[in-house]
This record gives sequence, structure tokens and C-alpha cells, in this order.
Amino acid sequence: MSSPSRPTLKSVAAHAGVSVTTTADILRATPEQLSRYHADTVAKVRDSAAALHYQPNRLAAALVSGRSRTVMLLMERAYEPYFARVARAMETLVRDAGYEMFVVDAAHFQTGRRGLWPVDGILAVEGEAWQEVALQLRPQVDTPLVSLGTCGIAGYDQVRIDLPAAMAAAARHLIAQGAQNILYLDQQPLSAPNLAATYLDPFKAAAAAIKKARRSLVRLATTQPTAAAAKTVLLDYLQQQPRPDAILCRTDDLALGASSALLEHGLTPGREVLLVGCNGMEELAFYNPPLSTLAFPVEAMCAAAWEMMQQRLDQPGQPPQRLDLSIPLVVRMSSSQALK
Amino acid sequence: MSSPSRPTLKSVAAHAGVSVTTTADILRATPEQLSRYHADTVAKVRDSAAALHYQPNRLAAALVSGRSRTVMLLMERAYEPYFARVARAMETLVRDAGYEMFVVDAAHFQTGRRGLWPVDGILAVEGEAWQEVALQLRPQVDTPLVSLGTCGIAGYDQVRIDLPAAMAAAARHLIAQGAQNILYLDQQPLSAPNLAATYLDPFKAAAAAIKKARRSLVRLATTQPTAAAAKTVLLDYLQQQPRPDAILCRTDDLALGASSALLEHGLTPGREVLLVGCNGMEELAFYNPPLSTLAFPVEAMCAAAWEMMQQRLDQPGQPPQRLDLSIPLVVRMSSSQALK
DNA sequence: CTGAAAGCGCTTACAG
DNA sequence: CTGAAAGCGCTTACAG
Repeated sequence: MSSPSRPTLKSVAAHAGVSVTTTADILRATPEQLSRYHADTVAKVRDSAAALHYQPNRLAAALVSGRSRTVMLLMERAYEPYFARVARAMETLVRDAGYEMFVVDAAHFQTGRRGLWPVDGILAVEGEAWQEVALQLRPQVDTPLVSLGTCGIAGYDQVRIDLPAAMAAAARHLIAQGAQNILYLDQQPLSAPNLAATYLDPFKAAAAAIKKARRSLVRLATTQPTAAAAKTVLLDYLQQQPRPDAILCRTDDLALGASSALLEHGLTPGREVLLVGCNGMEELAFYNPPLSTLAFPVEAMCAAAWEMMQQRLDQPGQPPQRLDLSIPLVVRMSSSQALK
Repeated sequence: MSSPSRPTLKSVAAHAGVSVTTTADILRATPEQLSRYHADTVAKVRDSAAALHYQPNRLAAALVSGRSRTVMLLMERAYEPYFARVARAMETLVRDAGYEMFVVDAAHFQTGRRGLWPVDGILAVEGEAWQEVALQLRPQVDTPLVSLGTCGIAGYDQVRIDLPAAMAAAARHLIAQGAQNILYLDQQPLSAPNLAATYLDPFKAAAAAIKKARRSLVRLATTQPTAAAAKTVLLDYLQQQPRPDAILCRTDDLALGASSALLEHGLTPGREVLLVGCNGMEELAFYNPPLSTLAFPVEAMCAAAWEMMQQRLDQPGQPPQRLDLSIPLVVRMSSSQALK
């Protein structure tokens, strides 16, 4: 122990000349609770803590209380733009409520020999592929779990956004704009077994709308969820097949790649080929041309999920809740004849 | 305690019929260390742990050992694209070394009544504005601190990327392409007192290069670090002032906004006005036109910083290290006459 | 090779 | 209003 060890409750108590219990109580007390103590005891304790630069050790507090005041945000690709946006929105809510938030990338996850940091609750984003992981990560079998996104985990609280309905609406929009031959561009699922809600259902919904209007549909998939992959795949397609007059993309990144491919092929999005993305990243408003997109209600989704989490932390026994949110389509030049 | 409590070392030991010490040792042991134990003891312990689904409690392990095997990644705007990219690169390195990583947004940071999660080390990105915070966040006064980015914290390990030199090179590139009147677009520092290395020095370096070549320079600043803010500010400027023939931006987000403003004003980036961004986000290759940018060596920077951190964790007494990395300019259509 | 005991820094009943 | 004591689930000397 050569390092200058930091002050503990014990040393603060000794310095103040009161017991450890009193010290701890006073340092944790809210203003109302504080009135129970003699003013000079409070002063002594506070001065002592300030003088020693005391900072409580969360490790010890969490160990003994069994509550970490920390939640985990579990996501499949935590650092991609859409997920980073979710993380930002969620962190604001969580912090304001006095909790900490750990972001865990499910792709990096593995239960190692060292075990996990216990958390009071798990917020799982797009958890379909990670249901197993999310359930496994819980420190207790009754640790609250709230899922948010296009899919949910049965038997737990869920905030769902209805991507199939939104994709159908986007398809109808393209049809209304005159599209005859529609290309649906999405990514091959990374590793997951059952991704119906995330990949298959949205496609099916768009396909149903397109079939109903008797337009043609082709599905094209990339191996990576990147603009680069989308560009490559689409350029290849354009060189070999008759060109579509509308492209509906599963993510904004794919839409950016598609836009670049079209331009390189001499086609302007919104003129020869309509183009719609999905996720609602703000950047799309500044592209050339600006791209239409399905604007995921990230803030509302996160607010609802955090509300559910707080309710469950307070009342663990409540039946699971479910909330469904719709996804509005933001129409820009890439898909509207009228905006030209 | 109505919740089904999870298994502890004690319960695993009881189940296996051996002591807690032996149980803990065997579960933590590497293959070599394992040979010290009787094979059947090992088997009993492992079977017992597996049967009970034992997961060690990191809280307790960290509390008693004084090592959390966790590092903090401290950033000013943790969820913006550039910082998210740093987080992704760093997490891969950290995980592979058997550590966990917490991302902490310095903007959200406040030493609350609850204290902080102790970490073994702090990786501070663009820490100039957050030197105080970073130093304050250390659980111990000797907690390792490594800074990375355009600035560093004196007296600690640093991986620096030389943005002033890169900005000067970018300015010379614009001049070589024929620019006479250059606009430098950056953001007002958010909240910070001294941000020389992050904001002032890069500008000064560009200004010196421009002055040396006897070209004119105007500096324009946004209040927000967003494409939207850049677009507004630049459109406003273009309506009132003679137009520049080159724009050098402090970030890629600003460059995207600038590109959109130029187009809306009837000017094409790379034709009437040259445009260069800064950060090296991959998306810029897919913009229309593709944007030139200073490609921050994120992977190399993170690898070097993590290497430094590991060395310091092993040998706390070493003198502080410093590594400087250069930032290459990636030239695309937005700033090259030759590429048209 | 295995085990009993002390202790990390807190919180939580329980006394006085 | 204040304090002594037990204990959270581990790791770490130290014995045997």
C-alpha cells in the first residue's frame, strides 16, 4: 500500500469525532432527513468530509446495499450512429434520475471468469438477437429488463416502434410518387438466428403493400451494415439489371451508400430513382440531395422505456407493460416529385 | 430478500464440499496454476460452479483487491460520431486485454453524493477542457491517466495527434489548388476556459500558412458543433459577404453543413468553392460531392494509448511518455481540381 | 494441497 | 439523536 490511500468513512468519522454510522447517515441525508441531527454534528461531519476530500466508495455501498444505482444499456452495435443517438438520449434521462449508465456492446459481451458488474436494471435496444444475452446478464433472475426498439422480449416491459407499419407506409409513399419497380435494400443479419422483427417483418410489410398495388419488388442484401457495402452491392446490381425507379433502405447508412451509387451511375436520387432511408439521422437533411427517411422517435422511445424502468424498480410486482410508437416518414427531395 | 439470491463462493464451496479459499483459487486459476490442485478437487469445484450457475460478484472482488480491471474512457461529447468511433476502437483493445471499459461523458459528469465507480485507469480524449475533471475523477492520486487527441495533460502519458500541422498542410493544399480567399469555419468552444490546442492552435497554424502565401483569411464560428448550425451561419455569411473560394472546417459535421449551404447558394463544393473537413469520418467519401478531410488516425492513436496504459499499470514508476502522430489529408472531389 | 480468519468500505438493523 | 456490531462476497496473507 504505497499509494496514498483515500479517505474512508472511518477516517472522516474519526476526524469529526463521531461514529461511522452517524457520519454515513449525515453524508447521505437529504435536507429533510438532516433536521434529525444536531446542527453542530452535521457541521462537524461535513467539514471533516470536505477537509479530507472524502468521496464515498460506490463499490462498497453497492455491495452491501445490493443496489448499484446503475443500469446497463445493452446494444448490438453500440457505437454506430443510430445506437449512439439512443445512448445519448438515454444517458440524459438516466443521469437526471440520479442513476449511472453503463453501455455494453452485446457483440463484445462474454461472461468471463471475472463476472459482471451488477446493475439494477437492463435496457436492451433491438434485443431480438440478444434476448439470451440480456437474460443471462441479469445479476438476479428478477432484475428488471426493459426492451426498446423494433422488437421486444416476451414477458418483460417493452417499448416498441412499429417498423413494419412504417415500412409499409414508406412503400405506399413511393408508389404514390409513381414508383413501379421498387428495390428493397437491407443487410444480412450479422450473426443472429431469429431476427424476424428487425429484418424480416419490415421487409414483409413493405412487400405486402407493394404487392397490393401490383408493383414489382426486388430484395438486395449487403454483408455489412455500411454505406460502402451498400454502394458496392448496388453498383454491381445496376450494371447487370434493369434499374429500379425507387429504393427503400433498411438503414440510413445503406441509403447514403445507395445515393452515392446512384450518382456514380449517373442517376439522381429523387429524379430518376426515388430513395428512402430508415432511422432518421439528422445528417440526411444535409445530403445532396436531402434524403427522405423514417424518423425513429428516439427521444420518446427512450423516455417511455426509462419511465417503465423506474416504475419497475419501484414496484417489481407489476404486470409487464407494453407501449407501441409509430415512426413518421420525413419526406425530402430524394423521394418527392413535388419538392423539386 | 424475497428475490432468489444468486450463488456465492460460499454456496459453491459448500456444494463442492471444499473450502471457500480453494473454490475461489480454482475458479480464478489459469491452466498452469490449476496443476497445483488435485484433479478431483478441481472437478468438484467446477461442477459445483456450473451446477449452481455461479458468476463471481465483481463488486466484492474489486472492493477487496483494490483493482477493478476496468478503465474509464472520458470524453467531452461521448456520443458524437467522432467520439463514438474512438470508443469503438478503444473498446476492442480494452476487451481483448481482459478489461472492461466505462464510457463517461464529461459533460454529464458531476461528483455526486454517491461517489464514483473506481477504475484502474482513465483514458481522456480531447481532455484539454476536462483536465480538472479527469484529475478529480481519479480514485487515487496515482491512478494512471493517459490522454489522447489534439491535446494532453502535462505530467501524464499522452498520445498526441498534431492537428496544427495538419491544418497548415490542409491550408497549403487549398492554396496549391488556387484558393485566394479562405474561410475557416469552427465552433465556439462549448464551455471551456482554455482550449488552445483544440481550437486556437489549429486555426493559428492554418492562418500562418495562409499569411505566408499572402492569401486572405476569414474566421467564422458556429455556436453549436452541428451541420445545421454550420449551414445557418454560412448561408448568412454568403448572403452578406463576398464569397470565399475555399472553406476549411474544424470538423466533418461542420463541413457537411457547409456543403449543404454552398449547394443551396448555387455553389458546388470543389467547383466554385473548395471544401475540406476534419476528423476523417468514412461517410464523407459518399457525400455528393465526396468531401476531403483530415483523417485522424483513430486506430493507431487508441492502440498507442492503450499500450501506454498497460505499461503504466504494470510499472507505475515509469516517467511519463509522449507519442506524436500525424494526420494525413485525404483529398477528394471537394478540394481537387484534378479529380473533376 | 487445503483451510480458517481477517478485512476491503460501506449499510442496516438494533440498542441506548 | 447517536453508536456498536454484524455482514455484503469476495481476496489475501498465513497456517497446517
